[in-house]
Amino acid sequence: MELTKHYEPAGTESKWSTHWNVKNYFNSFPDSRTPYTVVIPPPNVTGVLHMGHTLNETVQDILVRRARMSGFNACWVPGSDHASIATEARVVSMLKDQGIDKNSLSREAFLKYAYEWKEKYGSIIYGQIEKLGCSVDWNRVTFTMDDHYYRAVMKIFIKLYQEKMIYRGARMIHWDPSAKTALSDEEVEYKDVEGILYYIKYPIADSEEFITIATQRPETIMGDTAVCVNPKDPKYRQLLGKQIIIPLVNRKVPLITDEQIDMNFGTGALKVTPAHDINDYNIGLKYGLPVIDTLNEDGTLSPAAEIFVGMDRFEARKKVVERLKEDGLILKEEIYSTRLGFSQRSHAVVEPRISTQWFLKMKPLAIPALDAVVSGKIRIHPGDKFLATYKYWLENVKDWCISRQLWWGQRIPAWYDSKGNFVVAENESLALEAYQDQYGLLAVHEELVQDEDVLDTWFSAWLWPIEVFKGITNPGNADFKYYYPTSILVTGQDIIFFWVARMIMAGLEFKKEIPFPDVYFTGMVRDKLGRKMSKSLGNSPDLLELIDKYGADAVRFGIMISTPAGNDLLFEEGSLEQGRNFNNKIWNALKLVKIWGDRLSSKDQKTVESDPGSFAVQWFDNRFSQAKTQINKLLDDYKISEALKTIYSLIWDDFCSWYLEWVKPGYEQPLNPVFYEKTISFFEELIQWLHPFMPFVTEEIYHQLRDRAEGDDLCMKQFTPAPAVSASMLETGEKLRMLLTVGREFRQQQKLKNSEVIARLIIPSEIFGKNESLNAIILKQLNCHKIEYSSGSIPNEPGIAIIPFLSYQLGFETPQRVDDSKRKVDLEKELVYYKEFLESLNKKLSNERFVQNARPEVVDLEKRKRKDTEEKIAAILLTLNT
RNA sequence: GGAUCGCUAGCUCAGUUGGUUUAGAGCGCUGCCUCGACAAGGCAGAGGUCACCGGUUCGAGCCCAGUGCGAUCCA
Repeated sequence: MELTKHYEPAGTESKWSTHWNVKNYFNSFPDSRTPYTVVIPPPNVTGVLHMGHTLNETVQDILVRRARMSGFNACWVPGSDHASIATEARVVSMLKDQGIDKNSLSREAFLKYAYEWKEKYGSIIYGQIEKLGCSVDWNRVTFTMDDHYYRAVMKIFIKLYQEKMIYRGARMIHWDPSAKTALSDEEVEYKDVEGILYYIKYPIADSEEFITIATQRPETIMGDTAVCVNPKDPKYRQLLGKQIIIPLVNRKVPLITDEQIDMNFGTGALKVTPAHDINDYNIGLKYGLPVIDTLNEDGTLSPAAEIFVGMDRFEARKKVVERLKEDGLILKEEIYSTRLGFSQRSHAVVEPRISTQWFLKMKPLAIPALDAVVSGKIRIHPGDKFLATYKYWLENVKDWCISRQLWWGQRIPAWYDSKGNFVVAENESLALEAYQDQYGLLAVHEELVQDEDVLDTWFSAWLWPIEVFKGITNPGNADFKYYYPTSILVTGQDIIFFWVARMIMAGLEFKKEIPFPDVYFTGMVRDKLGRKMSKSLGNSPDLLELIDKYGADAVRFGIMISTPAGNDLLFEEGSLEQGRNFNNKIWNALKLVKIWGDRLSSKDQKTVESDPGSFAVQWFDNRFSQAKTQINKLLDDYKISEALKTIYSLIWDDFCSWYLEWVKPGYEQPLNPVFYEKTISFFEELIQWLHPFMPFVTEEIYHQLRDRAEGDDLCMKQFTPAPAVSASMLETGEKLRMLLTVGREFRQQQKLKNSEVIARLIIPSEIFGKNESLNAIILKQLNCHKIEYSSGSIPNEPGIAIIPFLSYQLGFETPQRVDDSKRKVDLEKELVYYKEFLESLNKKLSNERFVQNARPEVVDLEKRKRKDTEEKIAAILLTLNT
């Protein structure tokens, strides 16, 4: 079959994807092998996969495929996350675009729309995972609102409630006025913004005087219930005990004092608004101040504000300022830089709000989770970068607000009577029983009503590694026992608190076992200017388009080759091009080898000592073994992109540029079948090593190289151990490569055309000894007519150019000796360099303290360097003098 | 404001316990080359006071202190 000019990924990828699925290769069942378990960080069903996911899934697939090819029973569980707040926001806005108001829908009707959304985007995401070549077990696909998963969340909620770990109460929480829900501390992102600090005059009761107060939030004035100053502040000493009149609403409030007031901020006087600021709330608690909540849940002013009722908080701020100006109460305005909290999902400015919510106590969970990492039971890669962050969070963690005023999610299993009494139970009938036990019979005509709210998404996500194997709903089942704990978690560093820490808590709390021994954090994917990828910037490429353009293997290559572990990755399409070119390079090597296969020598089956292939094969065998050891070490250390670079260079440079050129027979000459067989074996093992990184092209080439029996597929082929390496063979190969480079450089300098022959090459016999195979390689690669071995220096004959090489000299006899003045200039430069170097070595070696203190082998090394350098200088001098 | 990490070639990064010559790779750059696998290619080459300033040491990209710049997390 004729092979195409370039590798064409599209057809190949769908072919092998289908084949692997038909064969059920990636479906795992417990057996006697050691499991290698990975659970995918479930993508949100809000949209499609972005480059961050691509990076993540690629890393996982590399680890999973490698494990599968290394004797493990590899199991990679795919799935998706319902992403309560994010998805609900998207569904609400989609409905709005269709002219449907969420508030006009019943809960059931809304959830129907949400499920449709989930079906649509869930399947897009799964399709992308498939296209990327991820070897996941589709039989185990899990969604965080699957029936069993839902029940697991309920079970855990009830258990924690019964253990008094979960409680309900009114606290000051972060409120998202756009999504109209409470948020956890982690869901608030702080940003520096420029605001205005307004200096407002508050009249003092029964006096003509004012006290000036600086505030960024004049619209909360109507909720002020005190003014507070530092008792030590001399500016306000004469005002102590006075009443202050709140402007606009004319409420009289006390002037109170507290040590914590910063005398240097603003005017040193603080307006206290307990309903709308966490510090003010605490001051309010301390001094028993009333709480006036002037905001509605959507961020508009409530009737309690008395003025501008129903107006949005930011509009109201303007109006309040206008009104105060009219009244002459604004003293000055100052530009002021501050930090504001924004909702991670809706990006609305978060309001501190007093609200009745459900909370989970975190301290008891945090202690073992901290210990697991500090003691090294769980290792974080890359290590020290995230350890401190993890520690700090767990040491300072506050209780987790787990309730959300949303519909999309697991509904809180609490049931209320009309008086506000409640019980927690799995369903309505169990709730009724519990209620009767606790409160007696329910009044006639009264029903228990379930809590309207749902749980934070992360309250389900933290059970992920357990419940994908039904470890909560069906504890002790065979799958769970076999696959848990998982082998490694690969995820983004941005969810270390949201998810990683909480999974560790859940694993230890519910299963008394860590969920994974290793955590690998990938960096964030940014564009090449270092900006985060985002829809609004339009710098986030479409994954499927990239796959169409370059192929999935190239996408995987491109993203992995530029990914330093744990560091952010600056994405550019150029690296995908590199991946595509790499595919093509391998494809062309395949074409070359196939040509040889059609043209084998029939008579001579034996290896011929003098054939260039003889040395080439021996050398590459050793070079490959050496690389295998390096790659294994890198992968074991999770230096994945380094490992890929090593394989890339092994294939491109060592195999294609050196090995194949060395064994390559002359034009239209046949190849010895012994070398052909070796070449095919090398090739198939090379692509086996590449397979975890680039699964499609390697599977295709595996099948192109030989006819394969049914079921002989690369994705299941087991690695064989790397044989020991001969250091001297590697060294000889290295010297050969250097000699060829020197020879080529000489040809270029002499402007020899490719067709022009070097009549004679003289090589000191100390360098290689007499190796006919190696000789044959040199003759072929440098286009030499013959090689002569010399002992000692090269005869100074006309027509012979003498070139220093290592600490020897090479002689090149060319038909016409061309101008070599440039070469002489270069040599002069080299001479200066080596002389200086020799001087520094001499200085070092004549330093008695060095000779006394340094380790003997280091001193010996310096001595050897000196000897080499002296010989080198001699060789250059000799060359210059001829 | 607190903490952590980083600063090495034009760009992105390696650089193992301080000593294998005066620091490596990929991309980019420069020159030459259509030579029967590959121009999505081949061959060769240029390019770095290792952020700065001190210190420890016979010896520092690596260890210590400080300065500057950047990133991240937290309040």
